Amino acid sequence: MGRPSNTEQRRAEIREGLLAVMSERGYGGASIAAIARAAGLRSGLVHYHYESKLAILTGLVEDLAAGLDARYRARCSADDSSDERLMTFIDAHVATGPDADQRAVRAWITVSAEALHQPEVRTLYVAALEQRHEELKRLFASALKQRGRSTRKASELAAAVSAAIEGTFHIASAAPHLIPKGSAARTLRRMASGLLDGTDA
Amino acid sequence: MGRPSNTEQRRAEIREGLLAVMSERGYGGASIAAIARAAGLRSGLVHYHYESKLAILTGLVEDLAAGLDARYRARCSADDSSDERLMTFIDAHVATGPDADQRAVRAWITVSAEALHQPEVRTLYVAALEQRHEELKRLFASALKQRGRSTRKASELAAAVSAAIEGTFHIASAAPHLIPKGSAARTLRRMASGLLDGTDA
Amino acid sequence: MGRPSNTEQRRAEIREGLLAVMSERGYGGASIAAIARAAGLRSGLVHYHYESKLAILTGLVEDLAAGLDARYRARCSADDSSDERLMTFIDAHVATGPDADQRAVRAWITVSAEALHQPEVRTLYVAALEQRHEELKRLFASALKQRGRSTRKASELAAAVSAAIEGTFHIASAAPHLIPKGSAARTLRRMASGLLDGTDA
Amino acid sequence: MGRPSNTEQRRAEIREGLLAVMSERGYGGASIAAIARAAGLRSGLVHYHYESKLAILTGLVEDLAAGLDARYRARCSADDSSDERLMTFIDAHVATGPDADQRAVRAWITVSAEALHQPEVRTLYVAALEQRHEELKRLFASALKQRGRSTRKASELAAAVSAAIEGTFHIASAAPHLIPKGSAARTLRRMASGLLDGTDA
DNA sequence: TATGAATGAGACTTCATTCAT
DNA sequence: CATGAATGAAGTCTCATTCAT
Repeated sequence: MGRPSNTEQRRAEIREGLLAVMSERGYGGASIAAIARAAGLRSGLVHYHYESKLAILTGLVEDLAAGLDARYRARCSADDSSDERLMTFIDAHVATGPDADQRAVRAWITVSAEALHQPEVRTLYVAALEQRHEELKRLFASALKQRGRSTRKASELAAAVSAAIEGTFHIASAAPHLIPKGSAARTLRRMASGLLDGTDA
Repeated sequence: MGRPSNTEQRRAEIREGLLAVMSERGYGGASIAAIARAAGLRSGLVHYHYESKLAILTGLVEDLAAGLDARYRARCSADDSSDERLMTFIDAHVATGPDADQRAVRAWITVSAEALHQPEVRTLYVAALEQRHEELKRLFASALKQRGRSTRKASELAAAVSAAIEGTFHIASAAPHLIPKGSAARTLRRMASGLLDGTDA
Repeated sequence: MGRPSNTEQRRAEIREGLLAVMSERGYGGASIAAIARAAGLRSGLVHYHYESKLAILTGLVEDLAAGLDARYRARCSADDSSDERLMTFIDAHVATGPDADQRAVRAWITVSAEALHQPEVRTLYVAALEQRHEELKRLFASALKQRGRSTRKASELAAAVSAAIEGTFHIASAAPHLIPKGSAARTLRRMASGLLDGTDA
Repeated sequence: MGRPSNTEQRRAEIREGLLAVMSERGYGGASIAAIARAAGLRSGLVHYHYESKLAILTGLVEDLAAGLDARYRARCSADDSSDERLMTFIDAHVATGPDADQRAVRAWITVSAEALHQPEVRTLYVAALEQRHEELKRLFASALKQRGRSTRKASELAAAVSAAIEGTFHIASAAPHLIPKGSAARTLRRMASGLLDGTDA
């Protein structure tokens, strides 16, 4: 009895509304009213499903992190080599294919700025960076091992590629003309290769 | 006759106030009152010297860009080789030395997010990215030439290093534990070397 | 389901608040806080029902114009002669009867001044003047026709009476002692008669 | 010794500045800074010569009243008949000749609105209305006497013409297309004639 | 006289959040 | 669940006035 709860769907609609508004106007420009409008809801409803505006943001951060991860997994094949997996990881993050989501990238940049002074956001943002770092470290370690080299530098290499990915988001969003033709993926792949095969200096 | 103008100093104090507050609380959290407090001024005075809050921000963006450039120039020597200059450029941007300014880095991140939806900020942010790109391209071209290699890829390599620098700002600010010991500079140097000496694939 | 809307009533209360304050202190003196106080509302509510202070003013201008029109219609009888209707029109505008509203007259004067530099107000003020002009022109044309005279000058006569009405508002509000005993209506009626029966010079 | 005071000229410049700004933006839009700018002065100087913004306004009101009076006197000839003088008075107020000053008319309208709630302004505005009324009464009395009629109604007729003049200011400023071709002067002249020669009803 | 900095009150407006229906 | 009114704090900005130089 009673109608079935539609809360989870409503919550998703609200997060989607925040994504839409925030990617256009930033977090400060995303008023509850604007979020509701973008979601096709009445503004009074937002606080019924979310206790606060910050809670919507943290929910969205989880969506964004999950989205990147899903994009990576969708591109993986079971029989990929270590090197292939590494390249796939890079592509999943910076390639401008049909599944690229400019809104998500813009929102992610906003999140990275909010993370600086909102502890709840920072926690999730850092967790996402850590997860990315771990995966990259794993991939680099595999690739190094395959080359018969020490995996000692895997973490360092992961940090470099992770930083390049994060930075590519900014440059691609604000100054796409500075991104080499054919997307940034190719350059980042080369960078990873250079790191893998360079001297241990 | 008349009172001597102190506007330039006051404007500098106000920008410094914005830097202080913004690096702690973001642009949205930097109210005029807070900026004035940080600058030791009464809030009414802020709008006497700056027409709007946005004007303070754009002024600060120019400061930040100029600061990075100055840091680089201060580290250059006249007799640096191409490779040395490239490494110096990287160090100037990501090394955590005594002249590093965490506040500036945090503020820069905030700026990069504001640039997404504030045209005036975007213009300056993009100009800074372009300037960085040009300098890196020049440095890579020199270094490649010295190796007797084509400079065709100089722009691409510049984009990769520029992205890595920008991304390092984020990781260093939000998740410093993911930055390899001894700063990110070493890793980025290695990345640049790898790019310089890698195959042209 | 949901709460019934009371926006129309609230908006009317707010316009009434503006009328009350503006007639005492002018438009500049009518702060949102003062309007809210006069309307018995909390000031935050004003901008929930009206997007801006200017929007309240334009709403009020429409009220005032409609009020004058209603006053005229209420005094009309179906079997009035042309001359009677003309006199009724004048009375409705300048007679000081029990339905006269000093506040409305004072507010109207304020509106006429604001119209000089606020396009939205000007549009409505001019529309009201045009409507008054048209009605007077019609009435004069009828009265002239009845006298077997040309209606060529009807518009000109309308302009004169319309101006006299507008001017009477000012004199009655600022210097009522200059208004002849028994109200200005008698004098304006005589003026209309003189214009109707004068030579065509 | 000491330089000769230029206060009176400065005060005139400031009043002229207020006239310029007020006719464009109203009294509320006439900030001290804007007045100074229009007058070619620095804003700090304004309060040296005028104790308050209101004092500038009252000074300007006197200018405006004096200007209208001067315009009338300049058009009078010593040997004018009573009727001619009356027509000259009307022309001096509403004719659109080369000496007409649209700015002054717009400023006068603003003054008439401010008079409603600023006692100092009201005093001067009412005084100007009274002076106009007295002059018109005198002129009507003369003209009536010449016709061998009672001067009993002179004040009433003065009130009607005075109102028509004031109202013409508004219509000419806000809706000039409602003013009959060839200026309002002709119509007001006819109105005066009609009042002079009409029945005493 | 003249300049321009400084002050502080107050303006309009936005908005997250609460709550009655 | 849903709606929309209501609240109050806070934000940016304007400005008349005062004052040091």
